[in-house]
Amino acid sequence: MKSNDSVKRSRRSTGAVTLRDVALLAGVAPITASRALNTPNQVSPEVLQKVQDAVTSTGYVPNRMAGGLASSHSRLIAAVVPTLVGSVFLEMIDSLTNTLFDSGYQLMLGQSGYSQAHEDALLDAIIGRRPDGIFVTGVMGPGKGRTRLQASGIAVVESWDLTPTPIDMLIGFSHEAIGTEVATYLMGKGHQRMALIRADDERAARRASAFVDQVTRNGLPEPLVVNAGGLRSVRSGRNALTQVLSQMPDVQAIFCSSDMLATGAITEARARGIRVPDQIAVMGFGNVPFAADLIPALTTVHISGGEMGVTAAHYLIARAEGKPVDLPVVNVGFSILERDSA
Amino acid sequence: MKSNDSVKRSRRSTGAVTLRDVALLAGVAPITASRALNTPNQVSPEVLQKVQDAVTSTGYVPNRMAGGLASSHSRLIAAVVPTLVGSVFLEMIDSLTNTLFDSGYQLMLGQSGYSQAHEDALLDAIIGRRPDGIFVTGVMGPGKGRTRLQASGIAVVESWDLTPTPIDMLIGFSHEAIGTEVATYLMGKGHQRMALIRADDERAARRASAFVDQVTRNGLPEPLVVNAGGLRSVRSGRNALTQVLSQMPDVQAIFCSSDMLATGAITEARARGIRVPDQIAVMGFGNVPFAADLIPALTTVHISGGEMGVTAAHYLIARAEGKPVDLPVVNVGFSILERDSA
DNA sequence: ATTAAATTTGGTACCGCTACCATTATATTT
DNA sequence: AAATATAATGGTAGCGGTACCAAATTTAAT
Repeated sequence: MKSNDSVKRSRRSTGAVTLRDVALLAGVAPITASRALNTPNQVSPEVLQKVQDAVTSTGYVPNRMAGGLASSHSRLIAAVVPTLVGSVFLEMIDSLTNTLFDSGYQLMLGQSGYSQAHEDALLDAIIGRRPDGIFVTGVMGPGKGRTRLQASGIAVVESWDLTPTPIDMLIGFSHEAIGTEVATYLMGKGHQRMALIRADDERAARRASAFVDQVTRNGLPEPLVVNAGGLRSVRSGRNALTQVLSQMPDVQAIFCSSDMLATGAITEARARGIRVPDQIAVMGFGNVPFAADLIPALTTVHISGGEMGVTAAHYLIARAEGKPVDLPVVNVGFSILERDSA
Repeated sequence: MKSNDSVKRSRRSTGAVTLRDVALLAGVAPITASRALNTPNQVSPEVLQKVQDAVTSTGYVPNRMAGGLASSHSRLIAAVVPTLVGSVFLEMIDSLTNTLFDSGYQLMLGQSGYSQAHEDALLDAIIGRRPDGIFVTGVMGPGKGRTRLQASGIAVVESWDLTPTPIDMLIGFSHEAIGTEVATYLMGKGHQRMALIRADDERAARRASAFVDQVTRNGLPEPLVVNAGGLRSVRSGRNALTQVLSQMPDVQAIFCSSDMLATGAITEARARGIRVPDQIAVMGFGNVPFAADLIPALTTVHISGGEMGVTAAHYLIARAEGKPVDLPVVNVGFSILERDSA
């Protein structure tokens, strides 16, 4: 039962300040207060002022869950990354978050890289929040997740790869092209006996096989491929070099599937008194911030994570606001950064 | 206008499958379907089965915005980090995300470290989403943000530091204690002329001044403090060593405010033919994954980011579910990992 | 068998906001 | 001055769920 006069909240209310309180204080209808906040140019200057005053004096913070429910526009964008730790995706996520924030969108983060079941559950959890868009690291293989996503009708940006069949939008680069170009680059340096150190990851595998193809196509001996396991750590790079050396003692050049692995390989080489690049050339992938400052400075493949993040954010926002996206599939390319290690 | 018969949706509906559709198909009332999904043991086995069948056959995904609005329980937890890139917080965020996910909570991420205005705006954006809890990296200084947070009544965990006046819950460690202990450790190794390389960050400054205090208290010459700027990069570590060397050529030991800076200092030393630790001992902070695999292996301070993340998640979930948190302030401590560099 | 307690189901009224339509006040046109 | 367009405001009815209460059904207790 409502007891007192002005405050006649139902039992269920949280007691927080609502738009209604603001409207009451400003002496206008709730819907007018809503306009003052969302579309201020539809409202007279006096009303705008009164509402703004009421907002500051009450400390009102709009409930976006309610707003989102009413407008089916949550201003939430979800991002799915395999994992955050030791990740090459950070720069991309960083610029994604910030670009979204500047337009009033918030990022919801999920890590998928544990199991398929985990990923499916994550996708359901995300879809349940009705984000205005979903950013996926990588392209989604066929499966429940992909179907689910398509059925949801939510705008999707896949990234960090190319595919002829994107769910919706796509911003990435070609792993095959990287493998091929790196092979060409190393062959151009006169290397013949080559090896690959790669993490246990599907995209790294594609870079590797394109590399192998290109090398063998040129009549050189087939490169050795060493799988360094799931971790992209310095430690596994060190171990992997040991393995390479035991199987191909006269190796001349090694292409690693990440800068961390390359750093490990270089470190292990140093521990063994092997000179890089004189005795073995080492290349990385990703161009982590410290790559240029190592000794020797790491020759690597640069990917523009920042650009992907920003572009993805723009696309997702455009979709959320009903604007057309003219170029929904973008190849941002890559570049080989020649430094000292290869 | 909708033309066909059974579907009589209002113009505003998104067309997505709703609980009502599921209930209709299962032949029960919406509220019963809701129970079947949320509190299955309050419902008969037959009804449960029918509802589950209806869910799978329709591909229903509950709208958590609606649920959250109705129950004022969003199952969303926000996390605020200064920045993601090159960050020492990753492990913490990683375990936070996963622990939350396992209990059905989703993480909303915000980066604060750009300006005060940005942080305030971020906090409002977060509060507007009515998360069930907020995780803050660091402790919040007095100001609009802190007031806002307190007024919101949302559960808060501050972290990565200690303070006598937490907003709510706190899981961290003492930066002063670290400075003191590291100083003691290095003095124990016989070093007398010491320097600090620190990033431009308030917590690093506190570690540094505790270090300086401890050293001078023991009658040793006052350590040189070099501010390496805002970036915790290898490059700035290299530059900073150069600066240290010019101002204190006979320096014996250096404590860096991050492992990246320490890596830079070691790299620069190597470039100059200075042996670590024989000529200069170098210590880092953070124990990044590759610290143990560098040459020399990096002596550093280990912080249990994973533990902080997991604990924070448990606390926040407990609060969200109305359970008491018995020890809302936890000092997780730290440990000095003696390896080869100091 | 009768009553009390527990279990299962349903109805209603919101959560806090905005889309949509209607109305009123003001400005513009002929 | 009358007719018309424009701007500013308000009312109503949801968005898709769940809290709360009530009713019906089943089970346990006397």
